Amino acid sequence: MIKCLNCKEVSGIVKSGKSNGSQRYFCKYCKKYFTIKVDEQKKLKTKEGITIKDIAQKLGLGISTISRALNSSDEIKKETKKIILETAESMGYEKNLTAIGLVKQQSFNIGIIVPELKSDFYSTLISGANHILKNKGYRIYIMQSEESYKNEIANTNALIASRVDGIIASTTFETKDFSHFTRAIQKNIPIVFFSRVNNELKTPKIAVDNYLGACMATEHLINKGYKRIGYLGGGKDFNIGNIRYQGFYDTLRKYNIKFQNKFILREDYIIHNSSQYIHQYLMSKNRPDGVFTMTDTIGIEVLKTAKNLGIKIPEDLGIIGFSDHIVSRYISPSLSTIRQPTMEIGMEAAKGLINLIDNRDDINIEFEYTTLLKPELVARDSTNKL
Amino acid sequence: MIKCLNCKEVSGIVKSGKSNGSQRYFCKYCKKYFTIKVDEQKKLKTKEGITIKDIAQKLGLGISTISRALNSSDEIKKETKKIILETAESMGYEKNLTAIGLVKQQSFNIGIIVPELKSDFYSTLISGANHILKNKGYRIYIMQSEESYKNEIANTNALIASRVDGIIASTTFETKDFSHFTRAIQKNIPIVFFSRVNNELKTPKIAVDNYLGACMATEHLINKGYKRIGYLGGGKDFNIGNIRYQGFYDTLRKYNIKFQNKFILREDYIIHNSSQYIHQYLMSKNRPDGVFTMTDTIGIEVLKTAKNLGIKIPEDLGIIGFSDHIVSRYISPSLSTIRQPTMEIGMEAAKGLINLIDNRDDINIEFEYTTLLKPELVARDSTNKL
DNA sequence: CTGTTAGCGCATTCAG
DNA sequence: CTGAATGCGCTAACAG
Repeated sequence: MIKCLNCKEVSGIVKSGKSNGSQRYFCKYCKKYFTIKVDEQKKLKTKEGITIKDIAQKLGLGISTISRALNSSDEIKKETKKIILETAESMGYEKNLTAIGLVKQQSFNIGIIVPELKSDFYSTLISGANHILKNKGYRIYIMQSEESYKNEIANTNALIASRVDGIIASTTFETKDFSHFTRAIQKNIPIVFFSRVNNELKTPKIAVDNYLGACMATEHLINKGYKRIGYLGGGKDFNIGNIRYQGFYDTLRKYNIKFQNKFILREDYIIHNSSQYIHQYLMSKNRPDGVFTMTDTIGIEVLKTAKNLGIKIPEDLGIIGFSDHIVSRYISPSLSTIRQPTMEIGMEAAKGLINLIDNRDDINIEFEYTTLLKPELVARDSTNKL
Repeated sequence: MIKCLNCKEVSGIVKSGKSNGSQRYFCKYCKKYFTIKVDEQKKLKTKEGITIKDIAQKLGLGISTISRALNSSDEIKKETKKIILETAESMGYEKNLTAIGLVKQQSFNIGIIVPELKSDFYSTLISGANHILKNKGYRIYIMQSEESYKNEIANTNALIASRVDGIIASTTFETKDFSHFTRAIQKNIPIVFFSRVNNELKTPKIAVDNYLGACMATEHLINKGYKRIGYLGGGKDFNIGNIRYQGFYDTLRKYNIKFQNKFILREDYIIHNSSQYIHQYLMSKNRPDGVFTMTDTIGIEVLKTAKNLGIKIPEDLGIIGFSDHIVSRYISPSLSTIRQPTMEIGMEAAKGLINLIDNRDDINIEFEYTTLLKPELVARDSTNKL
């Protein structure tokens, strides 16, 4: 590789025209030009792997026969196929997805958009999807929206430009307009939503049963003896939040627990810069003795703030979140939560997407469904009152 | 899309031959066949976006002129170029990387192999690399080895088969044989190692200055007044571990602290199933009053075990790790650690790889270097003795 | 069953 | 400066 002859730097070198028989380079670091003779650069173009043509020549067959053998259609003699497969193997043949993609108008790439990578939750979701997709010959582009609507649009556009065969996505909390996804669908790129789903688009959606999970969480607080129960979550534009809130609300009713509006905080700012608001919430004279938070992240924030204020957990305040964030089990006291069947959600989403891709052309069959998977209660110290 | 006519299932439907004018399907769930008329499946083949041919036709030019304009070579009239670029824009042209890839024998895909995704550390590393790579038009396949040597090999092979243009990798703690990477290099796929580097392969390596970091960690323990200082880490085959241990050892010497062999635990099992060994280590009559652990993960394990044994942290035992794991700041007491300039490492690795790719053919210029970036001490409660 | 041919969308000689 | 022709590796009609 090229090192700058002056400062030895390697990563800021750019080609800068040719002079007779030599290649000129420019180093961005020391701002100097230098020259290397072209004839010293014996090109070694490693052979790009062998092709079906090579196999055909070796066996004295036509390339289409090789193609057929490799794609195991039934229109080929068994013996011929066997021979071809064996020699292909022995020659170390590997199919060129780029070439196949050009012919088939496919890229064999799937895009996955998640809010973040660093959580157990999303990385497991991806693992689940990957497990199914790789077996079907698809590769994955992972994109992070970082909970930003703008990034989500950019990611989606990048995936469209890359001509992915399909998209699996969890939207950000900010996403209220879905036209970027519509654009993908119009380009015949199918989409499946997982975990954070919506009612806007007619696509498959795979998620945990958020309603049931919220009911379980609320019920858990009630069972543990908490009486003045509150809820903290994002604003009312967010579908998942609404569903979880509904489960919370209905469960309170079911158990004849007094519903108090002042214990409810449903605002978008709770998701991002919540600390001052949570502080305020917990400082009020008449505060709840137990809260269900829309997410573990919010729950962790509440837990930290409460600790700072000297509020005893779980005695004076019980907290239960949703999603089992990686930090929840390590924080002190550990945070109770609702765990989702993450791996399964990922796998189901991938299966749904593959089905969409395989039947891309069967247009006049309507296609929209939602799969809800069962959540699981994880009781930890933050609600361990009794 | 296709729904089973019997059970309404959608994700287990496979095509099963054609009968005259109809497509037969088989549902894996209810094990039944059903048929849908082909002529009801008006194929809608959304036009795969417009091509340079379309632009050429519209403008009455040759396709090669369009190609030139798009690739901004200098062999084209400025005005022509301007017109072409504008109409391309207005027509919504997007270049087809699959086709370009076939011609140029490139995939515009880069593979990144990391031990895990769910940590702050690796996801930030990836973000850094992504930032550089996307600006250069590359997309990324992310692979997780999950700290398994076997997976690492499988990942590498998958990337080779996918004909990526380059690989950025952090090896597992188990990796002692690097022949899978050698295979990639032989296929002319350049590799850059980041974070967990090795001395086996002649490639660029980007990492934090592990020696310096270990010195800083050890020095911190000494400054905090710990006297009987120990080390826990993986076995002696692992390069990073050796370097960190060396820093630890040298610092002890430098400060004339008594080095005690019984305080040292350098075994591979510490990385995976360490709990019983750590338990044993902490139970010994004469145990250290301060430890530097090779990673935060080990440090967290020590911290948990010590707490269970009733050992007071930081009074009776100080602990400092390495890497600033996401959990470290949340665990109680919070874990002191050495933070790495993660984003930068990722960016440098990407720059190095791009340089390798761009100069792939300049073979007789040797290319091997190591870039070491400065670490940062993060003092938290687990060493806050004074 | 098998071989021949024609592209998929684009970059790149080679002639103007 | 610009256009026509070639081919990257492979699949899919189309003929045998």
